[in-house]
Amino acid sequence: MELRGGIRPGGRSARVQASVHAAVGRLLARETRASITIPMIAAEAGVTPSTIYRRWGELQELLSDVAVERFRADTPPADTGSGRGDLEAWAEQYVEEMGSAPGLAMIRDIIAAQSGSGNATRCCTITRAQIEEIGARASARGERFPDTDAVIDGVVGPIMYRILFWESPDAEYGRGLVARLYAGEAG
Amino acid sequence: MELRGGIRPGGRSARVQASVHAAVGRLLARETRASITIPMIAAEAGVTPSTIYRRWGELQELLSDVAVERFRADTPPADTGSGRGDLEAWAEQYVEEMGSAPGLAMIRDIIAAQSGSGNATRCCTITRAQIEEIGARASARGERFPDTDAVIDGVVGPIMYRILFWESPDAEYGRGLVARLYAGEAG
DNA sequence: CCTGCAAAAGCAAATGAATTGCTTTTGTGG
DNA sequence: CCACAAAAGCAATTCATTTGCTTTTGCAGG
Repeated sequence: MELRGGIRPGGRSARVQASVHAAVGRLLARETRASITIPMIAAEAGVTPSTIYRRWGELQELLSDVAVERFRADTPPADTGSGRGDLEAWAEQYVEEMGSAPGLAMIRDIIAAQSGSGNATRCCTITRAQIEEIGARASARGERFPDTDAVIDGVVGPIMYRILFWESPDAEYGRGLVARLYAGEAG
Repeated sequence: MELRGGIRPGGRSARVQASVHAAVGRLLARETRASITIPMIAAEAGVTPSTIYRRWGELQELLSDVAVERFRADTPPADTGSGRGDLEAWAEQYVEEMGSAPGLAMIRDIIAAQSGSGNATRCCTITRAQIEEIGARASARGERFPDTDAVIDGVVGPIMYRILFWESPDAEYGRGLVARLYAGEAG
């Protein structure tokens, strides 16, 4: 999918992409992940399979694209009154969403896409933007707030590793990481 | 693949599994990841495709199994004289191996396997064992050494996150994580 | 507005992977 | 040595994927 940038909004390409993405969404709610096929999506979206094959190449790529969209659709970080509180709340929610069965499936789809169409990077960018939003609010209040990289390394990375390679942690785990991060920063 | 446990060494099952795994290894060296198909592997291994379909179900599962094997095949952690030195050396090597193109492909294959046959968990267990080996040596020398969980959260998680969601970091990054871990432990 | 052009979508045939019922082989336990 | 169960082979069938060609679409220039 290197043509993403070249799609004019409102054109036929955009309409097809939208209806295909929507079709995938509906199917993901209705069918098993493994049972979904490109012809099935094509039928649901009202396009011919070859259109999908030509635009996305393989199922994984399409699923990956749809997954990033869902990743993006998160609500903005809550404002609890302090940077640390915001980060704790955000980490809890992150653990919960990404660690859930649908969240995990989403992440798998994003990572599994062969041509690594930059979808994983896109997720990281979205995550960073959310952290920076919290950080900006904290700065506006005159608080010290850890660097985005430090939050990624101290909170996001460990959470994602547990989810992918061990078992989904609980909200407490997220709070603990934030606590350790603040302990380290302070020293 | 829930039959892994039930394979008797030396039996026919074991032989088939070995020749299929070996065939995948040879093909991975010779062909593009995307061009490899089950019939191709079957031909290379000298078995019929249906055997592979019945035992692994889908290509991804088989590739995932082969990938863990390669993950396991790492050399034991070097002994540099101190726990911290060992951990730094280990982190550097981990970054290098996992962040390389073949390493990344391997990890993708492991994570992508639908039925999450426990292969990702297996990797984590292997990683933990290596960390514990370093820790045991450190303890034997009378040094303080961080908890395995702390190393996972402070070093392994962040590295893996960068590799999967951003871009492969360099060896310096690994050393930095170890330094931060020790700084935090000390305080 | 109309017309031409390029890009994308549809169609349909052909290719080849996945699935499955049935048969044969293999190795272990009696 | 024999019987039995598990796994592998075989082959026919189904269905996903690929591809050449035709049709539609929407934008640009006249």
